[in-house]
Amino acid sequence: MYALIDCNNFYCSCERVFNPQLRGRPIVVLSNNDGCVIARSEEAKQIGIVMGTPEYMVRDLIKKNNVAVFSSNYTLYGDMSDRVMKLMAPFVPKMELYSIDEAFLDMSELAYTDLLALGVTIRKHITQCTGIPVTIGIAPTKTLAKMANRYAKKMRAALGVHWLANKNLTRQALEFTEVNDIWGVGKQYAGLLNRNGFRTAADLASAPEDWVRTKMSVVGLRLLKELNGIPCVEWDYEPQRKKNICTSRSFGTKSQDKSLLAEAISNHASACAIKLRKDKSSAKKLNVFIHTNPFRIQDEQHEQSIDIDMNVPTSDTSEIIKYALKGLDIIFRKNHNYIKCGVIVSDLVPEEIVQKSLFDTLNRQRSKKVMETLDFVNRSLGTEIVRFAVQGFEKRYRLKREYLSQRYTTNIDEVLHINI
DNA sequence: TCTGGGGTCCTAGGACCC
DNA sequence: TCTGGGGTCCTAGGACCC
Repeated sequence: MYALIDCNNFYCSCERVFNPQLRGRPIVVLSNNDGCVIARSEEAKQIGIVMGTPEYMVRDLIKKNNVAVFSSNYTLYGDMSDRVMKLMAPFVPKMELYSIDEAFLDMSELAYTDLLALGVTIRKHITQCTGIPVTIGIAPTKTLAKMANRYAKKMRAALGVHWLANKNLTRQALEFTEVNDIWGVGKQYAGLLNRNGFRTAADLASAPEDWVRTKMSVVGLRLLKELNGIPCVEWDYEPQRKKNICTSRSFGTKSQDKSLLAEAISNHASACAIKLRKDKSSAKKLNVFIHTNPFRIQDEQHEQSIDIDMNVPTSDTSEIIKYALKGLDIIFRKNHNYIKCGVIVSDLVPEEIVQKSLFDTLNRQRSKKVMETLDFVNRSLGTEIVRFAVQGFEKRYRLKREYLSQRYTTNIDEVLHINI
């Protein structure tokens, strides 16, 4: 048996922990640039704020209902996530961190016979220690555990735990779940399934295998088996080394200025290099992309990306910036209103096995020392103070973050003050 | 006026090799 | 007249996830 634990409305719950006055009040958290709604409290869901909606489209709704609005504060959410994950770890021999607010727990080797009771205990422990409410679904496969979790939210909200302990309970959950709510079924597959008369997960679970194989490839086949209680989704007990690393942002406002794009690209390249070094990886390939705002149909559109081979795998900031700017030079076009750009590094290899190239122009030993020093200084200052000239200092393309909360748990200047 | 960011996996088709 | 077949590797694009 496997459990899926996820934090309810995680980002909103994080905000609420440090601001108890928000209890009972609708809360939304916005994406970067304060663009879209990416998290909603129960109250916000109830008044009809839809996930992913642009903020300006729900502005009236927000005003009318006195909704508390926050810019996303990933420093805070990341730290709260660490705390929650560390609290559940001792209950099981093995677990997998699936996302910032979710984890799979392997309960197959536990001596407990009453997993429901165990779930209740874990849930209470986490809520008590962090103030973050969680929901737990327990079932024979990951897909069914996801489904059990969703069932718990909808039908067992007070208990917050649901265990598909037998065939009847599993049947009931399968019939309760519509195909578009199955983990692994997106818009396209949901459309396909509906057109062919499959309405619930129970319908899909009894679909003919070869039909599923033909229409939904091995992905669908795995899904079918998972719904029937046969585990097919791999487990990652150890976090895997990343295969791609991407840093990208929209600008606060559109721009035709190449120097501004160059500054942004330099910063994204630098961010990629920092992430690479943190992962102890080096990248061989780099991709730079820029595009105009597709929602502005009155503007002439330009969207382009370019792959660059970096000769010797690297995580050196200045080298990656250099290649990225070369890419920008090639794809940039004058007189276009650019809104977003980014850098992706791929073909990652562990840093210790970087091959020496005959034509290498960089002193790798020296570079490594420089980067270590740079990381050390920036880490101890808690922000990227030491940087390259092209990165600029005042980030001119900076995002909008009007409703940012404090970094309550990670910055001493921003801890919660209590007046007694 | 204002529409996020960061990932993974799979497949089909082309290039290339013997 | 009749012009192979099988394998691997790579990439672009699609689908999905949070």
